[in-house]
Amino acid sequence: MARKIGRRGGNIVTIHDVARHVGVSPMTVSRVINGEKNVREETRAKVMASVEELRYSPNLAARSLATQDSARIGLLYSNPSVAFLSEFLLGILSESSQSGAQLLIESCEGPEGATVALEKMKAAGCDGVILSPPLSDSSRVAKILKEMNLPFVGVAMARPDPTVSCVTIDDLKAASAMTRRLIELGHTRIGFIKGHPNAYASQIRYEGFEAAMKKAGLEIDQSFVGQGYFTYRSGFDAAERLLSHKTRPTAIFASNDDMAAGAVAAAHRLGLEVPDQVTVVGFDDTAMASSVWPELTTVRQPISDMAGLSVRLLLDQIKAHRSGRSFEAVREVRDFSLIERQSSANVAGPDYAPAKRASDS
Amino acid sequence: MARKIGRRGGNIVTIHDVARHVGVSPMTVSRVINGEKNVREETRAKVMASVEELRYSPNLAARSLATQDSARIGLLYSNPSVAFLSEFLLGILSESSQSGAQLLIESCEGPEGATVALEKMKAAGCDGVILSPPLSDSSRVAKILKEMNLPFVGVAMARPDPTVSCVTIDDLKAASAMTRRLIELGHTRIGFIKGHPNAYASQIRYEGFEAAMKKAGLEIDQSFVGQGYFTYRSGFDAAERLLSHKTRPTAIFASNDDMAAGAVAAAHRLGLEVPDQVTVVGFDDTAMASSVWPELTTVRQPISDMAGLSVRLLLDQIKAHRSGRSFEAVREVRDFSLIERQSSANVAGPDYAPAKRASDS
DNA sequence: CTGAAAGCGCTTACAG
DNA sequence: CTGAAAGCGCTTACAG
Repeated sequence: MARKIGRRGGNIVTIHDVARHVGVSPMTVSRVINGEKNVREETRAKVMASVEELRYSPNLAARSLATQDSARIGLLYSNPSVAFLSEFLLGILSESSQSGAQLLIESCEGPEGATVALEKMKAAGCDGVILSPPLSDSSRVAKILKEMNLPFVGVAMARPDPTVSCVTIDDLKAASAMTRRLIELGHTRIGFIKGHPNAYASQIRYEGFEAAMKKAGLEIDQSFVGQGYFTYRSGFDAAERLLSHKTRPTAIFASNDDMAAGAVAAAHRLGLEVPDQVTVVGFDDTAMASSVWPELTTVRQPISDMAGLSVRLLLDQIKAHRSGRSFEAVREVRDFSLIERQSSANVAGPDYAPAKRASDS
Repeated sequence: MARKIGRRGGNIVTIHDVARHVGVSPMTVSRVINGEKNVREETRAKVMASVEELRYSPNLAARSLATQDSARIGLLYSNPSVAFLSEFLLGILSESSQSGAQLLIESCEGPEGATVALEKMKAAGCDGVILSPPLSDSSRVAKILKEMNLPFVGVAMARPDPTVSCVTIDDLKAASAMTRRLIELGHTRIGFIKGHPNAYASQIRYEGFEAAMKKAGLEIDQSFVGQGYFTYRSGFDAAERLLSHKTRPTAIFASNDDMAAGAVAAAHRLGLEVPDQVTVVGFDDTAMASSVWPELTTVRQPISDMAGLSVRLLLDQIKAHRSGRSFEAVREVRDFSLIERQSSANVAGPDYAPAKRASDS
């Protein structure tokens, strides 16, 4: 097994070792590794085999030095849910470390704060910016970035904008799907807790709920609709109100998991069993959803993957920007999924609930 | 402002630009940046100024390629609290991306699972391993690693072991300090929810509680001590039992935040106000603590920093290991702090609570 | 205290 | 379809 002793004495398998082992040039190995065409199938197979055998794995530092695609990217956030944010960050960090991008993280309050933060990023030499929701939907922030001539990508944008690259799910469909599921379970008096009014997704999710209710011929009792702010506390308060009506909803759909967790707590406080007496469902599938009890049925949004993909998109965009090429904005729509856990049940009670349709993985 | 047009057209300030700007060699700039001695103070100042002016910032990829200290490190975890884990991961990821280390993440159940996971890591070419709690306290896992001749560092080790490098806090002191604080607030009937029995920290935290109670001349009512498993649900169940006694505790100290959040929910369920009728405090200061309502008073353990530091320690250790140097195990003890939020109050009620001593930052 | 040379592991651009 | 040369930005090891 070919090994090389580096200056520091480490022993690492390099592309040269593989090349020698196979009897080709390092260039060919590089081609195979990067999945380029123009390599004979036979050569490719031999190289692959050798890579396996020698346990070769490319040195990321060398690669990013050679490709010159190391970039500095900024992450601008302002999000009330820590759970959401940490999952988001996880995706960004793991992707940017893989692609050798340097990261600069700034938070901001409101669009004024955004201006300050973005100027700081520009000054620090950022080549592009990732926007977390609800910033990704802010046309003001987008305008600032365009004026600064900085590439950027929005994550979880709810308002389609053909001029801005983004990674998102279809919030409207997702909210509709969850609502339909509740209706399937026999619920007709369904409450809804809206998200923060400054987030466009809040509006879209409510519209999805509305649409599904309408389609099923169900009426929305406005006293069953509460305003929340994406925080646990706001979900608690809103749910407490909704559940205090003489005729109360049999299910509550909260626009995120933090609020759903708060709603469960409010139900418990009022002596109501979840899901036996009230079904509560959330949105996002953050750590919060599986940290509370009962664990929350929710809409899974692959936050971490979406964030990771946004880094790759931004890097492409930066490359194009650097070389003066024009760049077409792309809108990547990821699939959501319904995750059924213990906080939801048939209106007749959990014993009557049909088989689970999806599971936590 | 000196700029260089790379092959790909990007424009980046390099060490050469700074050197030219100051009129020294790149070598000297490198020395200044790395804080080496053997540079005249005057030269150093000029270089620094130029670095500022040109906004130079070193290319991490080039550095880690040149220093050859890129390593592959494995992270082995098994932790029931998602909140804990994600903060832990954040620290690991951000540090390993800064130091250009490649990361391999594996989870495992029990020591048998550990063997499999560690062999996988070894096969994948890992140069060292980070252990999250409670694995960091497992002497079996330590033994396997030693037999494999793989450097490793434990995070949040509760059981001191002079042969193993680790980053930790003093769990005993921390639990005592929180207990003292509860006593200061006038509580005498204090309940305690233990952590998972497989975690050594569970035991130590309980000992800290015991010690402080004893010192204050207070008795521990064993019916006020519940067994938990670090999950929300277990905290909920345990608290429900503790609070159902005829004379109930006026404060509950849970061994982590997830359980404390569950305890708050249980109190609410029983119609008890927090903190008016029961004070509930946690441990760790994870996202959970500030995501629920009331927000939790807790012991802050700088998980993310500790995890980051563990990566640096491991990297040093790997370097030593590679060059055949011997390596002394180090035990880095970080400071904990008491974070007082809304879930705790004077036994006479929140209106009598003294001024806050610490705040969330 | 300072610098010239060589090299880290990979890829680009070019030539065949 | 394949390869030889040069270079990415930095640091090590050596010489002065």
